[in-house]
Amino acid sequence: MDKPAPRRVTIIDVARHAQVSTTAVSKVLRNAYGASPAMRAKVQQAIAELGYRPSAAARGLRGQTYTIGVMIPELRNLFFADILDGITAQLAGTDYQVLIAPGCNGEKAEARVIDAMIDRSMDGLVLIAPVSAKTRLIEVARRVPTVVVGRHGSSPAYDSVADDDVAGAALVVDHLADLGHRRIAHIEHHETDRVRLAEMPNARRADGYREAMRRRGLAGFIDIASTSYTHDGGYRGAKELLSRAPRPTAIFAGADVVALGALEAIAEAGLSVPGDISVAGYDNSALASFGPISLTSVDQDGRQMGADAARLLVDRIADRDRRPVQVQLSPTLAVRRTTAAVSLE
Amino acid sequence: MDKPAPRRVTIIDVARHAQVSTTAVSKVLRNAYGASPAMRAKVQQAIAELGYRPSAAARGLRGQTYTIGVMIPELRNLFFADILDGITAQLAGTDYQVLIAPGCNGEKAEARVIDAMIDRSMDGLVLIAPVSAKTRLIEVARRVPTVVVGRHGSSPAYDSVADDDVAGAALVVDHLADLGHRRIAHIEHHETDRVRLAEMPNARRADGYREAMRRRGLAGFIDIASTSYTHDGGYRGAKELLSRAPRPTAIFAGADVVALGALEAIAEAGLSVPGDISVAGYDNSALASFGPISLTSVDQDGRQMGADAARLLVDRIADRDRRPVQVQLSPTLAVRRTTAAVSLE
DNA sequence: ACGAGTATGGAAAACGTTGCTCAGCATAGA
DNA sequence: TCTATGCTGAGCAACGTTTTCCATACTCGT
Repeated sequence: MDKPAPRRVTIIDVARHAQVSTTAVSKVLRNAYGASPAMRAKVQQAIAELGYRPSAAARGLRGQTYTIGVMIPELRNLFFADILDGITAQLAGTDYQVLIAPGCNGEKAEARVIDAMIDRSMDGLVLIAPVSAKTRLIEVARRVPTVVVGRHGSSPAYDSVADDDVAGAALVVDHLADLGHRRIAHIEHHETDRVRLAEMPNARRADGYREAMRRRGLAGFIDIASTSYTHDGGYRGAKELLSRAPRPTAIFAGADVVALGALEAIAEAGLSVPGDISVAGYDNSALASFGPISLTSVDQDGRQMGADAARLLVDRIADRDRRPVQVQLSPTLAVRRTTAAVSLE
Repeated sequence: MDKPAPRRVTIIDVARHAQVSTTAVSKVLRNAYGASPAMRAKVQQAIAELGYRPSAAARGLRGQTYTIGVMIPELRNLFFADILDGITAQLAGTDYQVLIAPGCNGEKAEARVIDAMIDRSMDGLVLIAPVSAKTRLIEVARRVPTVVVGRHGSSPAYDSVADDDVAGAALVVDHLADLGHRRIAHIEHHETDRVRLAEMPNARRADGYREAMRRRGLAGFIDIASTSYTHDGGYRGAKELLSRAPRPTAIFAGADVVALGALEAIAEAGLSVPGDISVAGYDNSALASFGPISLTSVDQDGRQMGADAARLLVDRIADRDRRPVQVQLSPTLAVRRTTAAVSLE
């Protein structure tokens, strides 16, 4: 068996092999100005022959690391996978490598993870649905180029990409109202923080729901269960709503996973969907389109959101003092088999 | 508005502030030998007061980066999320930070991603179900401590953690045979490479299926559709199997996602589950336990696999010449509502 | 033929850590 | 009292890049 670690090939080895200076090699690596085509070719060949790969650590000490960090609050939420696909697709062909920081539920874990990415001198950060205080986000964005996805409210420090959640909620309410429903209930994610009440998607969806209900003359039927955006939250929320008399004829869950929990509670109560009650979700995740479930859901086009985020981030890395941009995408409704005309009673 | 970047706090600032040398600070940071409690306290305080955080890039240049890289072939496979939970849980409380490299389907993308992690001088790698050639894996493992998860076959260079897929397949076949099934078909992931045929879980599951069928005296009923471990693969595989005469009374899909595709094809054919046909999957992912689906599935305990992988990796980082270890976990069967006694004909 | 301007390529100083070597200084043993 | 021994803490040289200068060697217009 040969030696375990034959020492790393460095830029110095390449320079020696190509009979040029390390400066020259560095220039070629970065496509920087001041290298003739002849030298460029010579260096490229030496790189290939030696199988040289630049050390990101050394690069990070001086310049860029060519690394983009993406914070994902919950790997199990398939919608985030769509966003990530958009990011990687947009970044394919560039020198950037995407790395994901996992499992940051809660403000404290989120802070640790963001710090870890900053410590690793990443070139840019994409924060998906962060829950941190706004001041904290601004502080982070001042240190490193940052794009915030899925949170409303502008900031002088970072770009943001979000879906128009108010419009998304309205799509659902209108769809259900058009089907003749009046007792349309909503399951929301409980929120207390004042800033988050204005910025988090869940709060906006609840606002949109209330607003749309009023617009349709259904103000009297507004009915909200306040739990959390989890499977269990949906289960408990639906149980609570079903216990009311008269019970709602339709439930708008704030997220697909919540809708699934609601479906489970409804099945347990011996009711049928959509015969007895209609259910709609939000996110149009892979689950929603799965045949046996076939959940009516609001589609956010996560891929597009991810692609926009990556584009904004690359632009901001190029020019840090650029004017911040807010992108807001319009959702559409994917109508499937969990919603139907209200049954005649 | 204040200055955008107030310059990084370095170990030198801390040393000056605490009136000690940088060496001393470094020692405290690493809990290294040779620092008195008094100095330790002084330095800790300076670190806290200045809000100092070590630069991973600079550390990486000299020693460790305190970063563990995890390669995940497909974010949408929820089973991998379980493995990741196990890894992060095991690593919680240590100084290691986990970073995930996404979207490495195919040997070429996988190679790029692994190189990217090596370039970033990560301290250790967890490769989940890698498809690379074995020589390549050994080469990687020689450069950086590596644990391979979900691939059989030992190596002198890396530790590995896998589920006993042969036993898992047998669990399913026995369960179905006990229910009276004889025409039990299997949907496998098509594999051509010779080494992978021996090492990849999909191949082992197919082997286990064949072996168990023979053991139960059902050799004559062995029936395999060879597609891929995807939703669509399950759909196509089931369609193919259903077209046979007589058609199978049970389908063992090699993965949960495959089972879901199969369920869709079965529903489309107007058949009922488990009335007309039983279906079982593999992985016991979150989907399988979801009420309305309730899929019988083999449980691999991904969390345990992840925890084992992390433990092995930390040990190997501590001692690179340690003897490689192979951990093999025994799967269990989660029986749910998609399997039932064969209907009398 | 001369000077100004323009490519081209190199030397050397960072960047923020870690680990090696070594000096100072008590304390213990002879 | 003198040396051997341990322990603390400091100085300094890596680590592998990037980047800022600077020195050439050309080109071109006069």
